[in-house]
Amino acid sequence: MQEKGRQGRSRDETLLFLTDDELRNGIEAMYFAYRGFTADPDRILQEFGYGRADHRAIHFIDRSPGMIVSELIDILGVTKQSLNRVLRRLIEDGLVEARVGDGDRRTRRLYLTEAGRTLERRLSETQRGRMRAAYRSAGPEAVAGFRTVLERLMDPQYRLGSRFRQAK
Amino acid sequence: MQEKGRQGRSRDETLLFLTDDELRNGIEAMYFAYRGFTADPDRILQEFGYGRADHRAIHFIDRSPGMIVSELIDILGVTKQSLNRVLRRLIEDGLVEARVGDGDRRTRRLYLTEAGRTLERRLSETQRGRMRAAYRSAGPEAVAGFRTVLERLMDPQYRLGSRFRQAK
DNA sequence: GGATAATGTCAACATGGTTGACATAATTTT
DNA sequence: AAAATTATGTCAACCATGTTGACATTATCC
Repeated sequence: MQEKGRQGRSRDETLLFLTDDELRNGIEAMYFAYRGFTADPDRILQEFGYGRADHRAIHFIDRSPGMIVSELIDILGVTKQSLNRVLRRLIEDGLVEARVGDGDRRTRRLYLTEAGRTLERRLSETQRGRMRAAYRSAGPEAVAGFRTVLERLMDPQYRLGSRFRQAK
Repeated sequence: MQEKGRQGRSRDETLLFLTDDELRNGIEAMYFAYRGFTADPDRILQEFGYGRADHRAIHFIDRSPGMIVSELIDILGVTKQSLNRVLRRLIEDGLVEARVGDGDRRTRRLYLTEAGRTLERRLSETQRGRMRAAYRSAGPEAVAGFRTVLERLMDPQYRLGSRFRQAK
């Protein structure tokens, strides 16, 4: 619990890339990078009176069309009330369509409408643009490392491998 | 502006790590990793009735003790009213101290108190713990790539190199 | 037919952003 | 010395997005 400066580290932790300073730099880098990463879509969303929550819903519905509401709740990690507020508006505005499930008719399958896809494309293009520029300038090996560390930072159930395998 | 599926890419963009799909995976990975990355501190902060905004202020004041208010506003990218609400409470609660600037007496230099440092340590330890685990399991080369891509994702003025050089 | 599950809804509240207007004190400019 | 500018603080109103709790409807499961 209490630290005594740089002392008291196990020998592994004396490796350069695991010093407290390096770790703090990584933490800050995550913060600034995430901010940069969301800045462009945020500007576009504002034009339409939408926010980041709308973007996330749009993103994941685009990613897995036909996803049911409870799956989206799980992925986003928010309450149904919170998601509902977002979803209701997107449906009213004609960006998202909710169809009654074919098998289980209590469920609602979510799809982007043509208008929804248009907004998605606009948001995604901008964000991919920044990501592409970063990837290209960093090079493929850096990108591989980037992806590896990100996967290990997230909670395991959200890793790319886990997320689609257990989907019914 | 309008895309025609996978066609129409320049030859560079046909590199595997720059496909739209790879870019979208990267975007999602950033989202999930950032969430994982903030989850642990968020839990601790809740115990004390603080939030992420308080954490950020604490983090940067710890990082650069003696920083003046306007510098912190610039780094955080929020309005003075927004920061003020946070700072006022941290000062009232005795986690942060604001001393009148020595040269320019209009400015306030910010420092963590002992109590502030204690909370900072607790938050930082948890977050560094997750970062350390990710770094260790990914290995030094992955970490280097991770940092490279993050630097290129952020707006240039926040890059580690730029941020401290121009500080008067 | 009764329990359970998936969804929707209302209300109240918290956090952390915003804008706009104004106040004070200190510094800089003219 | 007076005027303008700068750094900070504060009040108020508003917005987006999260929470909890309670309740309703419909469909499925046992």
